[in-house]
Amino acid sequence: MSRERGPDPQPQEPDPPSRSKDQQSEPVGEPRWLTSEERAAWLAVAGMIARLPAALDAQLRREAGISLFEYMVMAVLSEQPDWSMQMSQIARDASASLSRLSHNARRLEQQGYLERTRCPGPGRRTNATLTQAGYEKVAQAAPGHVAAVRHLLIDLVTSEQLGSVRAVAQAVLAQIDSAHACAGEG
Amino acid sequence: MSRERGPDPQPQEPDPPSRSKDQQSEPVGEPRWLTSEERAAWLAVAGMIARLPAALDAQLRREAGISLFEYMVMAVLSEQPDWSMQMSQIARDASASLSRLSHNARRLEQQGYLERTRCPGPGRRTNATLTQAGYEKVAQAAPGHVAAVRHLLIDLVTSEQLGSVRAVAQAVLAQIDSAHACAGEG
DNA sequence: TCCTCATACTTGATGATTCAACAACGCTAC
DNA sequence: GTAGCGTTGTTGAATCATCAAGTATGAGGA
Repeated sequence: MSRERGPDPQPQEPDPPSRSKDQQSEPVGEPRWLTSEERAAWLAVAGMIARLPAALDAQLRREAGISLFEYMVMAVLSEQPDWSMQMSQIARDASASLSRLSHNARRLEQQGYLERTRCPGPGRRTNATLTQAGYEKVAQAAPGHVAAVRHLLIDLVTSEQLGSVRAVAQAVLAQIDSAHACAGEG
Repeated sequence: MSRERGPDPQPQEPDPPSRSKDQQSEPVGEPRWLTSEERAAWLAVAGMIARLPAALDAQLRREAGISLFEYMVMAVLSEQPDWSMQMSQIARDASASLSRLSHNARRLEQQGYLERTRCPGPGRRTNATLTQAGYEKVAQAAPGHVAAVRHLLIDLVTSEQLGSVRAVAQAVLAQIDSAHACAGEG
């Protein structure tokens, strides 16, 4: 996830694969490589987005026997007053595809943590509902998970830093959403 | 990746799964749930670490036909003076397991982007070396990738914010490393 | 009525990651 | 030398995610 500078000085190949600007179909002249500050920041973020999910996933598997994604799904449901939510809404809340959620829901159903029921309303809606066992599972896993989130992120930084990180993360999410919307238009 | 508050007010089950503090083997009394500020920050970060890698991966697959991880591996190599590096070092730089790297290296080798050679030195070392085709592949993919990194992160934030994010990410990485080290000790 | 489109969800195949086991090598001790 | 041990790297099986295709349902026309 690095390589944000230009092509490196060629080691043994005297002929760098330089591409003529005029042959580009896209309007890239010389790309704007990252400055050393930007590069350092990006390397740190890249490391974080690669390793933080893995660390949280490992903690949950170790201490509760569920994956981070399973936890997220059940946690979202546990916060609803009726422990119940529409599949596509869960997918949005958990930042996942409907397909991934569906496969996971099947496994959670087999484990007795979840039930799916077709909604009587309009459209082809399905609600996922946490069972009592499912609720107990999240409730049991929650303290350890929150402790891990504190230990690996929250308790490491000042509230100012946390505010900055929040603003940045929200900007990133908004940009990803708008990029999706643009792709859908074209 | 939410549920950082305490157990929710019980909906239809009158009996919350409250756990007696004294039966805990670990020294957790009532866990320190997240404040609303912390919770909002964590939700944003959780969304970012879930969706930013996917967005960058999608861009590279679309425009260069390689995965984000393959790009990272080749990018790390391309920055070495001899396009060459020891497997375990690549794994560290790319924040990945040696197993994952090994499988990916085999595929890259089959595609002609990489070569692996046993080192003559001490230990059972293997060096991965970028081929000319591999170098050209990263060089061709780099501008689009950097543009995506700019578009989805760097260009969205002030340099102060970027500095904060860098500090936070580095703290997170250090903490994950130290947690690993502790686990190794016990 | 029937056709098409759009949304919501599921499923099976394909490909990638993980996990545990193993192989290769050097080091140290006896 | 040879028996353990730590490091490094590979491999096969199981697990999981993604992708494309399919099902189910309602809306909007012709």
